[in-house]
Amino acid sequence: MNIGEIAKRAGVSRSTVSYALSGKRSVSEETRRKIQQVIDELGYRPNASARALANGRTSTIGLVFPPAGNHYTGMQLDFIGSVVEAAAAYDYDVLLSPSGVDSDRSFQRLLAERRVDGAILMEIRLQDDRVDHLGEANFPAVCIGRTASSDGDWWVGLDHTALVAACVHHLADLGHRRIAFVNRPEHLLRAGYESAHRGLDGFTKAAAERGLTTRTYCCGDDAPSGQTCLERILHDDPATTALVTLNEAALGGLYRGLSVAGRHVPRDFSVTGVVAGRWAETVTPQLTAADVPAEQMGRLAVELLVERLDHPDATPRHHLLAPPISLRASTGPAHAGTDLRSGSDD
Amino acid sequence: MNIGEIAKRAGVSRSTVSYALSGKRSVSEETRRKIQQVIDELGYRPNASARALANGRTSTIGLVFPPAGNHYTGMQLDFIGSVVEAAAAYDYDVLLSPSGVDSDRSFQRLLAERRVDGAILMEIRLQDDRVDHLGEANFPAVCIGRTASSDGDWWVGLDHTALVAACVHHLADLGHRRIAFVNRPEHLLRAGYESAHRGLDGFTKAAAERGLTTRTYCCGDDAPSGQTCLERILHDDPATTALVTLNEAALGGLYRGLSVAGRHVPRDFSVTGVVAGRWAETVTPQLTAADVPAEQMGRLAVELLVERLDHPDATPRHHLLAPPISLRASTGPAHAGTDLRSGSDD
DNA sequence: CTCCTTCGTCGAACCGGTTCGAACACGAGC
DNA sequence: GCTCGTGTTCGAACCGGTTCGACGAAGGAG
Repeated sequence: MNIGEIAKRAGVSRSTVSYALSGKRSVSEETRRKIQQVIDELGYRPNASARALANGRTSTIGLVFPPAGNHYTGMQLDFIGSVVEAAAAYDYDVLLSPSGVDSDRSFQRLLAERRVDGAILMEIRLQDDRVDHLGEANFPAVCIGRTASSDGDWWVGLDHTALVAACVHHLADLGHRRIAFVNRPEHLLRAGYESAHRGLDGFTKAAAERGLTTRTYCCGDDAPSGQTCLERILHDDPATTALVTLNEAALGGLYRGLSVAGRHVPRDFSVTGVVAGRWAETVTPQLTAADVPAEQMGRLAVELLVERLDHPDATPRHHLLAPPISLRASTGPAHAGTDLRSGSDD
Repeated sequence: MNIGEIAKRAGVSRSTVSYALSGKRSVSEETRRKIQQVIDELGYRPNASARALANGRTSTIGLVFPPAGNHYTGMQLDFIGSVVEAAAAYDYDVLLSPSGVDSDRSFQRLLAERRVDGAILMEIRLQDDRVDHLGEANFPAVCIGRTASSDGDWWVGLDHTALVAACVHHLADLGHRRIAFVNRPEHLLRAGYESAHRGLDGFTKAAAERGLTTRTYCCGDDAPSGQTCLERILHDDPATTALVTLNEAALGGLYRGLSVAGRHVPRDFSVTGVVAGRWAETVTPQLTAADVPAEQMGRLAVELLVERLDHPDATPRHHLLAPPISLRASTGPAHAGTDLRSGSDD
């Protein structure tokens, strides 16, 4: 059931079948019909490997995602789903590549063995070997997040600095004076994860601007760590009345910690941060947060990559997203503050 | 940078390079060293498409997963991660294939175009076209879950009947007499989703065995649906004191509904079900549940598939898993029951 | 009635690997 | 000295597509 078989049964040559399918040269209506009929009868579909070998395109994009050792967050899941869906719309398949401990191995598989036409990289670091590597090779890639020197890169990212700052201002407007920042795990921060660093920056600067008293914490990507982290926060400064978090997976634990400590949200304590909307809604009270637009990001990343694949010499493009804060139910006025400034207008 | 180039620079023929790499025929130590040296210098890696074309194996497995329109659950995420990791250990890549509305299209891509050597199918239905189709074609596949007639199939599944029954018995032992079952969304039930059906079966039978008063509900895969569902439960029968759920994504909403209704968990109301452990720990109080061993399932599925690929004529194998209930904090004795039977021993 | 296009088709080469059969050199056995 | 087996290497065919150059037939212009 290969192209030769189709050609034989249709009484034409292999090349004619190929042209009939691709439309790259004209084929008479009659032979086209005959060929199509044979194809339908036999249910023929051209072999992907052979096609890839012949024309140098695999019609596959690689999605380089964090190792399973780390826990995945809901945002990542939504993102993967939307990438697959968007890629399918452009007739691309998606190959998953774990960028684990020996990330090199699977990375080499993807690139050097030409399994994919291009790649989307998740969990970017400020200094990222992979990005440098791909840049040198001029390999078509799109980053989710941006490195410290992202000028020549294609990327779609979240403006964590601005988002976290917006959270801080929101809390300050509500009169909170002593707030904590719950970041991603320490090893990710040390490894230079972009979101962790820029988020921390945004927090520090905005808090300084508003003259707030702050503490910052790293926290494991799971509920128990969140609970422990919250205990530390209240232990270190019992007067803390609010927190900002980037750590979606720890959210449930933070809430539990508050509940165990007898702090009612939002009456006694406000919580906000940067979290995918769907997950902000799973906690009670629902989280007031900057909703990570995971689906949009996946779609945009694929669009950029396809554009780059179609136009190899296009100038680098990017999208920096800064979704607004969705007001839900987890923040409220600081009621026992010493220096209560009135909130803006809600 | 193809095999011919390597051969030229090493002063041997292409076939000798191939044999040096594959080890399928002996090559003298001297030429092997020479070839290896050239390869290292140039950083050569054989082209995956060409290799796939020549030897008929893509070293890729397909993961057919539910469409993004449905919300993903945490369990699916863990599962995907473990599949990728396990596949990498066997030197396989993982190609994602959405089985969406026109599942046929991407399905055809995978199989007819020979993009993958085998496939893992998620979200199996009791009557599943895809499985029938693959079975007829004798295509190497492993199902996550089992169809109604799974005799000739390879699968790894959860014994939802037994797990849900165990939940019911656990509640009955605690003295609960009026309990509700929160299932997956109605369209999935109608479509014949295995877990939804077998779970419901297990619930119905165990409840009948224990003489319980029950109601069953379908519930959307998101928190707001969970909240609405819980309102309906208490509206339909305010004397309900416990529920069992399969719906991981609705869990947060169910909890919120209880909190809004002023029912304290576990004092006034017990909650249990079948949920991935990591997600059972994000809610407060932590969920007593049969922990879905998503990682183990992913690993086992890959192992089965690799075995099937290596031994095309092996007899079908499967794994039916029934993890024990992890006692956490969401269930307790029914305190206001009319017919309170004492719990077993805790 | 020629000459020149245009259309439709074919054969051959190519993509980059794998694999089979054969050839050659060499040493052992008779 | 001749035969035979073994170790090493090469050339050619093949996997299943795509694409280029050429060629014959049909049709229009001169």
